[in-house]
Amino acid sequence: MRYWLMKTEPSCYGIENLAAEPGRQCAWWGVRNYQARNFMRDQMSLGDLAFFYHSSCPEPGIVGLVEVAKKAYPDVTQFDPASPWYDPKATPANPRWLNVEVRLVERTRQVPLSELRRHLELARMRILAPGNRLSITPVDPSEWRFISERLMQRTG
DNA sequence: GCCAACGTTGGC
DNA sequence: GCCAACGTTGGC
Repeated sequence: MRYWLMKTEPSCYGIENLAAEPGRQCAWWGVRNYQARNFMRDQMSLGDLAFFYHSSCPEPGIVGLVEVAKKAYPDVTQFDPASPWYDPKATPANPRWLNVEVRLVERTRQVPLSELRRHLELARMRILAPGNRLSITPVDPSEWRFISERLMQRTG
């Protein structure tokens, strides 16, 4: 059982969208980075928990908790020539890109990036590193506890 | 297999 | 809109 942080741009697909899905579950398609893909393929298990993070928006930060509800399988958008996520080098016999499915556990109060930065306990988080671009990053259990038990419990 | 150029991400 | 970081591409 591992912990993760998964980034998304709310203007594209945010927690509102996930909350509106049947079963509050969706496929995490569109990942086109090998490191992030490998995390999904090799390390994500059913029941793993992840922070749901909004990026490229007025207030970037964590806005909810999700769990891995389905293990990695081929991302269908790579086979669709009409999709912006189409990959001409991928075939159903030889898929290149995978996605897991995630289910919304709960929306939380927003924990802004600026607040994460204020805590020395979180200084090693990948999301805080300069130039971080990975859309899926592992989170240490200690960091998970600090954020979920301490920061999210505050009222504002 | 090296590495420069280029493109993308994402906070500010 | 700027710019730093870093992944990818492609020539050699």
